[in-house]
Amino acid sequence: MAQIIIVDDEVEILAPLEQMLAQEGYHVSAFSSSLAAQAHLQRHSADLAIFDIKMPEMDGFSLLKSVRAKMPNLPIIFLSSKAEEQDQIIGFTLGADDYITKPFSKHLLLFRVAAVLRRHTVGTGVNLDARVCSGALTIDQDRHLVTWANTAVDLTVTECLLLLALAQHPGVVKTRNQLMDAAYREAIYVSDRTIDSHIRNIRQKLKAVDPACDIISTVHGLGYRLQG
Amino acid sequence: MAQIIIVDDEVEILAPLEQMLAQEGYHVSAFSSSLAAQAHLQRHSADLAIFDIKMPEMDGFSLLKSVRAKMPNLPIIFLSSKAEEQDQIIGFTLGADDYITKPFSKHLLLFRVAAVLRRHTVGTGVNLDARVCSGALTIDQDRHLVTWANTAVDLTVTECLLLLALAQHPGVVKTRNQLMDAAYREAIYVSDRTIDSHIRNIRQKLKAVDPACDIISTVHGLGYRLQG
DNA sequence: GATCCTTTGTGCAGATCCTGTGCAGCGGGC
DNA sequence: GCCCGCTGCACAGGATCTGCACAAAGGATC
Repeated sequence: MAQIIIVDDEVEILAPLEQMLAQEGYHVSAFSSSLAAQAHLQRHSADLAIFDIKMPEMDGFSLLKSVRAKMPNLPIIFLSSKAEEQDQIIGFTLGADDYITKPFSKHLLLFRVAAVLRRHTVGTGVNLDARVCSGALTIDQDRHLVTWANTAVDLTVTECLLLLALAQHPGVVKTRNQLMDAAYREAIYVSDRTIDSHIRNIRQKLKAVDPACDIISTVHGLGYRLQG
Repeated sequence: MAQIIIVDDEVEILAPLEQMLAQEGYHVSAFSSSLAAQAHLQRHSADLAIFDIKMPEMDGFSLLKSVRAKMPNLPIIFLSSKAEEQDQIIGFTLGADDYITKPFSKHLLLFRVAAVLRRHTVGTGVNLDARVCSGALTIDQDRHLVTWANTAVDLTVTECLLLLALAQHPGVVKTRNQLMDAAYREAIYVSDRTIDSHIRNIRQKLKAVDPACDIISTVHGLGYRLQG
């Protein structure tokens, strides 16, 4: 199910909103601080964002701008307590997908959320089933697209298959033989050193987009494991 | 099937309207805000628009004017809660195709939608079933017409089929075998090099109309992908 | 802690595989 | 015959894979 991030400094709004969406089966991450939300979005992906406009440290517009840099296609719905036309115009100019004025009915909100999500999944044809996620890591097999904290990582086919084998069972140690089986559909044997080389390249490429990234750990005498 | 965009700030109208049209098999994008709809139409095409007249930020007339600049031939039906003759006159003066007064029956609406679409598709001979769009790219299979940013691109039949296969799932990587299956209805096998040659020609022709166009990307070891 | 053996990391270079491109043969339609 | 599009060969250039040789790290034992 779709991952939704909501940000509103008023807990009286945030809490019921979260519950409402969770009840519908969405996977919700709720934040009462835009800075916390911003930090979260640095490391995790989302399918839809709902931002309040008026917030203490950083308003919804600024949040949108900062998020857009990394996730240009993330659909965003703004919330506003005032029905000020000016705000809506700014919002849509910035690329918002919808705009809801508080107070709003449960019905209205759910309808708009569903509408925005539908437009985006139909429009982009994202197949959620072909996607493997583990923390900040996302592997979309259909698209041959790997992202770390929403930044694309350019992996080769072999690297992608190896990482996928690790990501399918985060935390589980995979021997080099198991990794070979996963990466080479036929029963081809390559040297253990070769697997090491590929792992090195994957680590290097992940480090290139985020120097702090260190999700593949070596288990001495056994193999490799993805931190889960 | 036809793509219809509907805009009405009242969800009690919008939601059932959307459902009703979707049930008939239309591809519907529903917006409760005219600004959101306007933003959407900047990036997506449509075959028919249904606008409410009275809306908070921007009324249906203004929306029509702004849309007309980009899509002069988009048929538009207005909705109005009042049966004011003056509105209808304004509407038709602006180039509306029909005008429906709320409340309306499901039957009436569907009939008028079908009628407007018929007028427009008969007039232009467009078969909506045979059309695929992806961003600035449009492929009309029936008429063997491919356009990039509204500029016609002269592709051969094979090229057109290949591009179509890619455009049906933008962003998804297609192997050369998959592309062969798509371009050659019978199980004909051609060389991988042949697919490359066609891809080269498609790229070249697209570049000819827009040097910046670079939507077909190569995925080493797998195949090709349309940017999505 | 010192030592030794095993395992892993890494620079690098050759082998291998894949793709882009110029070009030519072929065949159908006019 | 001529033109156009389809097909694929040959070759070049690039990307990727593989594993050696050696360095570094880990683990066991004394």
